[in-house]
Amino acid sequence: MTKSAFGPYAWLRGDALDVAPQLIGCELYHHTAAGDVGGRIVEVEAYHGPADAASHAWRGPTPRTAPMFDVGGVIYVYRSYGIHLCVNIVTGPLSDGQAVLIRALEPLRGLDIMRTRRGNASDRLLTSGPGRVGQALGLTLAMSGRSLGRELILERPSEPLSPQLIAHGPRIGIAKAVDQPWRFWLAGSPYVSR
DNA sequence: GGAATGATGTACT
DNA sequence: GTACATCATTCCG
Repeated sequence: MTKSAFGPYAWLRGDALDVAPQLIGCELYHHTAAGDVGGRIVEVEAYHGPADAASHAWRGPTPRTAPMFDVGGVIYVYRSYGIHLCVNIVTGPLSDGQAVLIRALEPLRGLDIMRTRRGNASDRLLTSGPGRVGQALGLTLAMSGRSLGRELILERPSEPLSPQLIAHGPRIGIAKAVDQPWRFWLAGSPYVSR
């Protein structure tokens, strides 16, 4: 009985570059009375604090990005291009603005709900991209700043994924720091974006 | 107060 | 491959 005083999400309190690959294979759900909606994380991107020019945390905390400077295990939701909602998991051990963007899931639970929200898109396109994930899970801006374990839950696989299954490369959709190989995905998964 | 700017997705040529 | 929807946030004056 050596349960951490920080709860089941204490392992998130590390460097985003270290935590990001460990999130591949975990399952993320929006937990509702109607059931869980979500699936297995197959693609993420690390955002590495104020030193990362592509990060929302680059210029320090603002009202929007304050959750990024909270402790690991907190959720950061933002609106992208005025249309989409995207979800990050804050990871920093130092509350220094580190987070991991969830870019794609493999749909596992609540498929019917996700299909309805996504306009009956094919399973392949349900959650293949950060905006699609946000729409399928029914994210809201109100979730930003809250901790995992309530409406959003994260489940770790019983067995860690073999490192050989985790690929990495440059991030997508950003203008700065594009050279950093801080995107991680499950090799061969058809649900990875692009 | 006003203007520029996206960690995107979809439709169309 | 290119066009464009759409709005919260941020920065500047």
